[in-house]
Amino acid sequence: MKKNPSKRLVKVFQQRAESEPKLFKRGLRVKEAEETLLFFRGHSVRTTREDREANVANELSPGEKLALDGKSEPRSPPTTAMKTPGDSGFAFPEWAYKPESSPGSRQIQLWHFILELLRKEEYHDVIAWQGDYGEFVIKDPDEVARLWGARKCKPQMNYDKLSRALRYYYNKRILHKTKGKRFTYKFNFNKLVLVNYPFIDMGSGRGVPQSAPPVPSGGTHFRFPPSTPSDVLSSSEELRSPGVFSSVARRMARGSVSDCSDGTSTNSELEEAVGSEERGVGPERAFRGLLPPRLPHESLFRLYGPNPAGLARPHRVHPEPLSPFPVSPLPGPGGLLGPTLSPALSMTPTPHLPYTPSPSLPSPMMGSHFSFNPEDMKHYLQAHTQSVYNYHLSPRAFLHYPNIVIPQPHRPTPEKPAPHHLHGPPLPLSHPLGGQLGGGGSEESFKFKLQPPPLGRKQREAGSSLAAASSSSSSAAGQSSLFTATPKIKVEPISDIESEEEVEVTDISEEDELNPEDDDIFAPVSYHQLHNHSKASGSPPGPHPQPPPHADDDDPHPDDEDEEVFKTPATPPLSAGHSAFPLLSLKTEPAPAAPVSPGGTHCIPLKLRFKRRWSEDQKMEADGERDEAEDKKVRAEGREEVEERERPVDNGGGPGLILGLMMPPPPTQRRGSSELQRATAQLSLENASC
DNA sequence: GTCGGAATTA
DNA sequence: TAATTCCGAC
Repeated sequence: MKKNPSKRLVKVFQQRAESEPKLFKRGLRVKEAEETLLFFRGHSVRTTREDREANVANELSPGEKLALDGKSEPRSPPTTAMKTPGDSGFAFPEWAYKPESSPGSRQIQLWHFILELLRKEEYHDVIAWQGDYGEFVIKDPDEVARLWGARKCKPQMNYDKLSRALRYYYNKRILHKTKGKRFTYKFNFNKLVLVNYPFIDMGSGRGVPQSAPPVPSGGTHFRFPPSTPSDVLSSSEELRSPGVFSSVARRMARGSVSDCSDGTSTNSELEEAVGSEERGVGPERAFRGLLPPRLPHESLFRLYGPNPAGLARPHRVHPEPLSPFPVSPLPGPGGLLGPTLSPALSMTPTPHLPYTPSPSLPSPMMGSHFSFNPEDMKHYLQAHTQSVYNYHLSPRAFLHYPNIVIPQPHRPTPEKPAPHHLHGPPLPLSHPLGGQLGGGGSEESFKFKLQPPPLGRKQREAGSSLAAASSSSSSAAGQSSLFTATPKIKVEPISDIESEEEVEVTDISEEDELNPEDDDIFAPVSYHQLHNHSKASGSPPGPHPQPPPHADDDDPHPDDEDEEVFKTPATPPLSAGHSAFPLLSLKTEPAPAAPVSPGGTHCIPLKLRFKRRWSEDQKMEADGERDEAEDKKVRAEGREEVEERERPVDNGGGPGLILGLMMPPPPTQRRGSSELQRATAQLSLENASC
């Protein structure tokens, strides 16, 4: 990934100079180039607020000038060099920009741009966070459009056009419209986060509160303990820090608006350059500032998130870190992971490995950090769920790991050095494209797309008929609930797993259909990661690889999620100690704890019990979200179903987990296996009762 | 104001 | 692929 960044830089500049001498001459460019070089040389660029402000000013003016100037389309194509994802050295991997987009382009994406604006105080009058997590209001549509146009060198840009672009995000589930509110949209954090920074550790990043959007509701309830020391840092500190953050800030500032000449490319270049050096810092920081605090995801992330320091975290000073986006979409130099973050790296298993949850080492988050009480969590989740409807993010990934990965039922141990592991495995790179390409082998990283062989559909269908029915009825609503129930289900003896899985899979497929995108992102990742890890590094992944904490949990995607939940075979640990996974535990506990499920069916098979439970939950949850969710789903499903079906099985959560479980546990995993056994035993007992 | 289709662009 | 541009419909 990062190979001779300096060389790269030089090259880039050369190319640019050649291709666009005019542009290159622009002051901004020069300045940027200089800074970039400085970075490479190891000099920290100005990182203070002043710098930032100055940068912002520079950015805007030049960019706007150019854009507005007239040169209608000075746009210089982004340097080719920059584009290559694999190219190392870039601080901003493509995936950072576009989660699902084509591999090639490096241009800033609108949603990314919006986040940038959102995080800058300068633009609060123009666009700002509002309401629920991820919800923002465009206070000055024309201005936003103008800025966007400047950034993209599209002087003709207007809100009508910009909004069209925004609407395209609906289908992608990156955004959705807040009905009834003018110019108000909402980010689908789950997706963004997961997709872009699956493996980034949430905890490590220092929260960059800065302009973090206010947390609307629920935020007050509880706060996540700082995952890492970095969290503790105050915004100001961060800004000052010479390290990565500064660069990030800079980039961001600039990024908002750039001159048309190469705005995009330039930024990217700089970013990349910087990124190589900045690895130490997590992109998340940047992101945090951008996003509204308080996403459940975060909590999740944090749980799994690798703690760079691996140490107990200091208390979080600000709430903001809670921003929904644990990781910033903005390209950040790989933060904690360091090399890992690099685009190329992301793909590689190695980086992930660190995250791989090791049974022996409980994640920090899980332990002491995550001790808030279930009630709060529940609240939080619910709120989130409601606020965000219809994100098709699949919780599966998330679900999986919790179960599998975290074998530690009781985990309050604060210091668990190996927290990182949790994330890693699952998320290698979520590049959808890559996934498709790769099947497997060494490149594991890219392979998100790998699709596990479809489990017997027939079986599934037969078995899942019930589930399907329930899910269908309230697919949207059930998502969150899913988590709850699932874990327990998984507790079942391994032997059963297969059969069940298959059945479950069926359900999943359905769900998947609903959220194809999610699948791509999530499923493949988890799946691949698991495999890769196991294969490649032989790391202990297997079972535990917890996928990056996707926000999904919250998300509700009922369909996908639910299914997955059920699928997740590895839940056993959860049953043992929910503490490990708060979310899961919340929902899960009830069921397992009381063998007598709500239905009152004692002897009902676990599956049924779970399903019932699930259905119930779904209904309950559905009330809030249903309306919107349904709307979208209907559409989405219609479109996507076909595609989904084509895909035999979702790699996503279910299968991935399953596979992971099935895979022979590496030596390291032994603990995990033992835990599983334990869990299994418990389940058995429960079942026995019936 | 919002939505989304269609054609087009890079 | 991710917009950008138009535009008709609601």
